[in-house]
Amino acid sequence: MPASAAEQLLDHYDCHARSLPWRSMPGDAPPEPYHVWLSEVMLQQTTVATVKPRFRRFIERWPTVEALAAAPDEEVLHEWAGLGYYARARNLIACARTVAARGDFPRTESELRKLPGLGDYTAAAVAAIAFGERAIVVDTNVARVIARVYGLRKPLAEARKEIRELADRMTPDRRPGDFAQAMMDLGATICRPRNPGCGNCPLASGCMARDSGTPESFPAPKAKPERPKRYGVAWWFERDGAIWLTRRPERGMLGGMAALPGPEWNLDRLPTPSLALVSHGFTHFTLDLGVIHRFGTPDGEGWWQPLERIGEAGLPTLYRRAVEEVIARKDDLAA
DNA sequence: AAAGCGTGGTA
DNA sequence: TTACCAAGCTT
Repeated sequence: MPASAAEQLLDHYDCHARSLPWRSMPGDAPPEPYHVWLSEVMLQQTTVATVKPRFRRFIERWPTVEALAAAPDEEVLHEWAGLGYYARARNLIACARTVAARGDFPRTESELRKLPGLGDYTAAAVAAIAFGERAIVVDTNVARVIARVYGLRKPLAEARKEIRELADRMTPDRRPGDFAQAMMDLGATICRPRNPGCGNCPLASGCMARDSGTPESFPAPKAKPERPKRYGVAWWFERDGAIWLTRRPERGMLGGMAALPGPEWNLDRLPTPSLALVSHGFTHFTLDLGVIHRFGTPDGEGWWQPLERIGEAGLPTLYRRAVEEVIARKDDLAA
C-alpha cells in the first residue's frame, strides 16, 4: 500500500456526506466526548440507520453526561428498549456515573479502556475522534478493508494480530479520528462484505483482493454456529384494561428490561392453548413464545400497565411483539 | 477463550 | 424464507 493511502482515503472522505449526527467538518472543534462515547456505544453491533434517531432522542433527553448519570436506571433502560444488547445500557449507566463523579471523560485510550462498556474498539475510537489521540481503531469494517488491501484470506479471528499491526502502520499522525471514521465508512459503503464497489474505492490501486478478481472472497467467512430452537410461555394477566408486567433479572437475556411474567424458556415444545404466538431470533437461539391467558392475582414484583399506554412500558422487541399479537387477535375477535 | 448477548435490514 | 451481517463487550 502506498504511503499516500491515508491521504487519499481522507480526501475521499472529506468529499462525501457525513453519516453521523455529531460529525464535524475538518477544521471544526472536535466533537463532544459525551456525544462520541454515547454514539460509539450505540453503534456496537448496530447499524448507523438504527442509531441515528435513538442517539438524537438520548441527547435531547439527557444533554450532558451529568444529566444521564443522574437519571434513574429504569428511565435509561426504557429509552434503550428495542436497541438490543441490553448489557450496553447497564454499562452506559455505570460509565456515566463514573465519569460524572470524576468530573469529565478520561482523555487517553488506556484510561478510557478501564470504563465499563469500553473495549478495545470503543476506547480507541473515543480517544481518536474526541481527543485526537493516534489510537489504532479496528472494527469489523476496518479489519475487512485491511484484509482485502493486503490479500489476507484467513478468517478474521485468526488474522487479528496481523491486521492490528497493519492498521498501526496505516494510521496517520494527523487526523487519526477522521482516518478511523473514513476506514469505517469505506467498509460500510464501498468495501462491503458482499458486492464491493471497487470502482468507487479510493484504495483500489494496489488492493490485492481487487487484483485477484474476486474481492468478496476476502477474508474467509467465519463458520456459522447452528441456532437451536427454544420454547417458552408468558402469562397474560389483564384487569381493568391493564396487564401485569415485571422486570427481568439484571443478568442474562434481556437483563433488567420490562417483560411479561412467565417461567424460564426451557420447554421442549410449545403448549398448544395460547392467546398468541411469536417467534423471535436471538443471537444464539430462536424462541417460540406462547402467550397464555391467566386469571387470578399475579405474584411477585410487578405493575399494572394500562394497555392504552403499552408503548410507554419500555418493552424489548420480543414482548412488544407478543403484546401486539394478543391485541391484534382480540381486535379480530371483536370484529 | 469461547460462549452469551438483540435487533433490523438486505439479498 | 432463510441466511447473513452490523462502528463489540464481558466473563
